[in-house]
Amino acid sequence: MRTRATSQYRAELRERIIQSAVENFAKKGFDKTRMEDIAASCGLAKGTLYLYFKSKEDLFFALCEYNLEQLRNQLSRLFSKKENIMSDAERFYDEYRRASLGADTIWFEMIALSTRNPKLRKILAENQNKVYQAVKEFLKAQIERGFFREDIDVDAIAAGLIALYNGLATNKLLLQTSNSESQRVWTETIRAIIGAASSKQ
Amino acid sequence: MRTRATSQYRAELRERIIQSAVENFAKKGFDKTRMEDIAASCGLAKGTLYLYFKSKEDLFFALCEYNLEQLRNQLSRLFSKKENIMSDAERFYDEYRRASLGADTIWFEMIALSTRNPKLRKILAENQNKVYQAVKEFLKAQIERGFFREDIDVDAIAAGLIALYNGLATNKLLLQTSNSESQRVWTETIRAIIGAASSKQ
Amino acid sequence: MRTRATSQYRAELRERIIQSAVENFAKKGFDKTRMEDIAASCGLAKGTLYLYFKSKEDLFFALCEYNLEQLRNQLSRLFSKKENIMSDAERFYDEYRRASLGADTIWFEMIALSTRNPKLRKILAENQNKVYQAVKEFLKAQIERGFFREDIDVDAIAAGLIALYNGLATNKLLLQTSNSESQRVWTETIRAIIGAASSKQ
Amino acid sequence: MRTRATSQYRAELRERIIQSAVENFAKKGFDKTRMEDIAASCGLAKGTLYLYFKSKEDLFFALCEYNLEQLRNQLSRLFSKKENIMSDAERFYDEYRRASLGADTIWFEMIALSTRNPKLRKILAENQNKVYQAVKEFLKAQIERGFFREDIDVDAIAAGLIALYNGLATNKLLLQTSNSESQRVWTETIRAIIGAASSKQ
DNA sequence: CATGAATGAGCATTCATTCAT
DNA sequence: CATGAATGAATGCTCATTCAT
Repeated sequence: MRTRATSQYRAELRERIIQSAVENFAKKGFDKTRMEDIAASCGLAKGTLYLYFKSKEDLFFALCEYNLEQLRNQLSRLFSKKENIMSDAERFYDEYRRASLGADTIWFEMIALSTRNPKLRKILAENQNKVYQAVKEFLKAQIERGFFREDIDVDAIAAGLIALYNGLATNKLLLQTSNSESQRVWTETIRAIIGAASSKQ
Repeated sequence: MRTRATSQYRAELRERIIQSAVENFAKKGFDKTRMEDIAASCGLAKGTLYLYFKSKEDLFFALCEYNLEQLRNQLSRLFSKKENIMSDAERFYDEYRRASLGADTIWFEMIALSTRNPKLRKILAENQNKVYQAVKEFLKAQIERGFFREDIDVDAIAAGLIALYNGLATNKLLLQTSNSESQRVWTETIRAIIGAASSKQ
Repeated sequence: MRTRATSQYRAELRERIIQSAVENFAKKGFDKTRMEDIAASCGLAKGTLYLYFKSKEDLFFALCEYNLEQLRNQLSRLFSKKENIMSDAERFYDEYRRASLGADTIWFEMIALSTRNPKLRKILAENQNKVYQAVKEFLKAQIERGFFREDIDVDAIAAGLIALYNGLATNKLLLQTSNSESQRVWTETIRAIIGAASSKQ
Repeated sequence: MRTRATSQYRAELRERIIQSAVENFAKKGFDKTRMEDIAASCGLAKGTLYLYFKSKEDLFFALCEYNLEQLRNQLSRLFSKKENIMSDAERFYDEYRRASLGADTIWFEMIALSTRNPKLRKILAENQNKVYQAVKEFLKAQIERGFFREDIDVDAIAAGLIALYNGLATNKLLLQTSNSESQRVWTETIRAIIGAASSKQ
């Protein structure tokens, strides 16, 4: 408590609150989570949250931005690598899982909410677009290096890969597949897509 | 009006209530929608809803089942056809759009809620599994007929196709792509997957 | 409870709530009075109040209007009489007291609040103006009938009488004078004013 | 700045806080004014106020005493003068206005609160009594000097004058009369009262 | 069957006050 | 002396649900 006034301290506490919020929202959803729950989770008093976030909704936005940044980093990191795409893809699932630990619920809630909340929709759209651009750049690079055929529909394939990625989260919940199965789905499907686009044959 | 008590009448009113609920939930989300809103939407009094559904949650379940049945029919219809898969795929987008008109929001809300509600999770999982089985049967049939290679990972590809399908709903919201673009994404990606699995080469 | 839906029933309940609100606001003031207190006072649940008044502030407004109407009736009745003004004045204090039973506190709170609330200010101003006009009409009538001199400043005297009336409420609280004393103050002061204006001398 | 701890410094700061409190209470009322608002108004931190006043209520009391002293001085000054009462009265309105600049709201709030707060009631009552005595002394002096008739009801007239004075504050708000009109009301009414009491006729 | 008045649990938010620095 | 981060009690309002009509 010595460093209370530091901006460093404030930033850390802010992050701690977000972490607690993630845990709670993931467990109970936005509406069923009470500000008091979140406060208790990080050993603070209810009122303290309001020193860091203007409202419950504001906290949720901050949480979204925080989460999205992590996802973005993870995905663009994967696709920016110059190495063999398949070996990367195989390594992908573990990272994928780690980043979204328990946050799947929130992810769907975010999307649902975004259809009614322009502010949130904007954040999500911007985020998704960044990823979209990164994937497209990756595909173009592969073409230039002669690994992919020149006539593939880059935009469509990029969007398709993202859809696959997004869809895996849904599958995970709805088909309740085991982790290893999930990994195989991703690898095999991506292999199919990449294989078809590949110019090696 | 003498026949009001008919079970036919009851069934119809029940459905009308579900329709109103869909509209309202889609517009405002589950929590922000009040029972009174739904009642007003179909010209009934608040209390009347409770003659048809035990609770707000119960109404939401009924709505989910109703929606899922439609989706299931649509998807399994597509994959049960013995004809050329690609021509079907190209026809797919329109049906896809029609079925999910305005209900995308509810779809994500359903998924989010299902992570906390075992009863709903069960309904969703069963539903998704039926579709999964249908897709697998379809793939196996293609192999038997010699259209697909024998060594493809049927389970993974089936799950991948479903992920792609699910992911398209997410893309639609997050990338805000136009309809024609969305259609192309689906067609091209499926073409890539199918093409790779194809034994024609 | 048989007549629940009647508009008569609704009107009566509305009035009962206002009565309870008066008691509570008078005892504890606007801010210290909780909606629950008021509800309990008339044997209702908190939520029921909101079926009759949109908010706590709305209830306060309704209360103000109700109170003002009573005061207005009382005062204008007094000044519209064609008889001897002094005997009326002497009878005045009892009526005055009866109408403001326990509501003095609210009266001051209303005035204080009106300085920050345009809506309330308007109600109060309109009300006071009606009384002002009534008093002026009365004075003019007295002049016409030859009881008052023609050169008196009708506007000023009317405003003065009202100030005296309003000031008595303040005196009552601040000088804590007995009822009989209060009555004498009113009678004597009015006698002085009237006497000075009188043309009989 | 070395002399900060001086009692002189403390007294001045205390007064500055009261001034800020007056401004804030006048603008927003007691309940809607936050300690932080007051602190900000005089460039202090929230916590600092508590070094000078035990609580928000305590601050309000101090403010009342401060205000009352000013009013008392003003009124008793007026009535203690041995000169012509009418010329004084005519001069009165300007002083009256100056003293109550923006503080009318607080005045009514004080009165309303006093009905529930014995401590405040006591302060207000003592204050008003001092004024009452001063006015009575003045009237008696006028009688002794032969300016007023001997049979006037000194107590009642004194209380009446005070009621008139108090009532003017109410009128000012409720009739929203212009300044010049307000002045005329006071002068004319007092002239009527004094005239009636006068023995000159 | 249908109604809608009444209920009351539930929660976000505010702000006076404290106290470690 | 001064600060302002942290506290947590307090309360207005909403809305799912019930039930007398």
